[in-house]
Amino acid sequence: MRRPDARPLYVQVEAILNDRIVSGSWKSGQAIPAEPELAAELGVSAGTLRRALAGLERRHLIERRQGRGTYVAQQTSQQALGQFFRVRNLAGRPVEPETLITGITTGPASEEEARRLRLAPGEAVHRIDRSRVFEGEPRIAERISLPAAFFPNLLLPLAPKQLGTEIYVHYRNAHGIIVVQAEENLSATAATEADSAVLGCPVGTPLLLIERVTFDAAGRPVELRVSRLDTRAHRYAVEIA
Amino acid sequence: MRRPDARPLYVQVEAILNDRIVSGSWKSGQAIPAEPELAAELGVSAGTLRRALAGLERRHLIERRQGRGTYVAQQTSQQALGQFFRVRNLAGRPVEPETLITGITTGPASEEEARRLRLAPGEAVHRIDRSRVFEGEPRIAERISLPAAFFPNLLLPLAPKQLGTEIYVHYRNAHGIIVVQAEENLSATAATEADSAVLGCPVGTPLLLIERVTFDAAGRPVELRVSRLDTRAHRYAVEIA
DNA sequence: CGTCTTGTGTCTTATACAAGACTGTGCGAC
DNA sequence: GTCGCACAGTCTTGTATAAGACACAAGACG
Repeated sequence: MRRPDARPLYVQVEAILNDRIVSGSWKSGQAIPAEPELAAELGVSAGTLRRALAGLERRHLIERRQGRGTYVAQQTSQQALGQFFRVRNLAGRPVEPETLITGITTGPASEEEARRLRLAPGEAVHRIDRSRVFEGEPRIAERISLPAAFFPNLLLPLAPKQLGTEIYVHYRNAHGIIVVQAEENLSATAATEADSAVLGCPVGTPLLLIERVTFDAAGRPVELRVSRLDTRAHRYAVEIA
Repeated sequence: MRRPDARPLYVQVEAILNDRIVSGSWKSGQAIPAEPELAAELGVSAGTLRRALAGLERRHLIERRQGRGTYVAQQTSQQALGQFFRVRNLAGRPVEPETLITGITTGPASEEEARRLRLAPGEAVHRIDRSRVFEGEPRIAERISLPAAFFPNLLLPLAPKQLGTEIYVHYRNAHGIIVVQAEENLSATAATEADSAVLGCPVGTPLLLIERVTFDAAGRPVELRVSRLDTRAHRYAVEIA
């Protein structure tokens, strides 16, 4: 007979540890047990455990510091920005966005929202409309759609204050949702009147349209974000390795 | 006194093996010595060697096949496409582009070409103008600029035949240049008359402008490519992990 | 304020076995 | 005799274990 679980041991261990983080039994920022101790608890060798930890580190779920210990990653605004925010100025430097919330609503999912977020048609979603301001100029108009089931009524009361900064930090701290991956589809589109009003560009200006679906550590889609970027003074940077 | 080379041993080994591939002493597609043999030759343990090999595999410089051996990666058209070509149709599926060469010239580098390719002002570059055709429709107009120093007069005689397919394969086979990394800057722009003629879209149609600089395994910029993508039926897909 | 000790992650080595891939042998069918 | 197939042997990479030296961080101690 074969092993009950054919996956390599280090993969299984990684899944176990991933679960501990996702389920919240290891909390954000907390130190996890030392390697020898953890290896003993799980009944695997130190090497196997280290291989599993390397996987978690690659996905930014933990941070390892030689001499100090290993910690469940604390999603800071800085990190979330570096990890997910790809807008640069013309000199190639990252920009520090400010945020202006322009509206928050809740309603049934549109066809596209349901499809991208894998929801049943008509399921409730929260929508946040906001603009992002770089160096004093509004450059992005975006709408964020969230499955209401994942973000129960908590959302609305907080409003602009928490949602102004990088929103993923808020997801994590308030809802225990750990964002680890995103898929984006880019295209070009012409500025509508609404875009023009928000971004201060002429109607018809070519904009970079970014459609992002974000996934949590359990692989569930947790956010649909449609951004319209005015590229007259900024670029979207991609590294291909 | 410290170690002469403070980098970890596995990093040093990876650099050595990287050099063997870049310098051509291990040729594309060739099998490299078996792990125990190579480890002995380099005077390191099997574990250390394996860690170095893992790094090379991650950068697609080698391919390892259990039971068969480890081979210097052969850049096939398929691979190059999967690795560097991010255009998808509206269903999210990769497209198979055909290519139409519209012009090949050589001349002194423009200011931008010199800056992006790290050339002295006025150094010679080859330029290839071509369009890429998806499902019968031309969707990309692009210009590829290559430092003439890296691609000596070989280039012109070959012309459309070899340059039609994925060009990176040609780089590798004919010039020994191994492409491993690229940086892209994306923005939106309006179709010019020239774009309109090539792509068959109205002047002013928003296009996705892709400015790519490609680097070889030694870290040198070897290509500047400016592509203009008609996004009416296609998207540029990015995965963020 | 420097030094020591302790606890942590990092690197390197060594060994064993598992699993995939190829080769050749030998047996049986025809 | 020759073809075809099963199977053992052997070479390869992949997985897992164990042990020790090392480097870094923090706190205790003098």
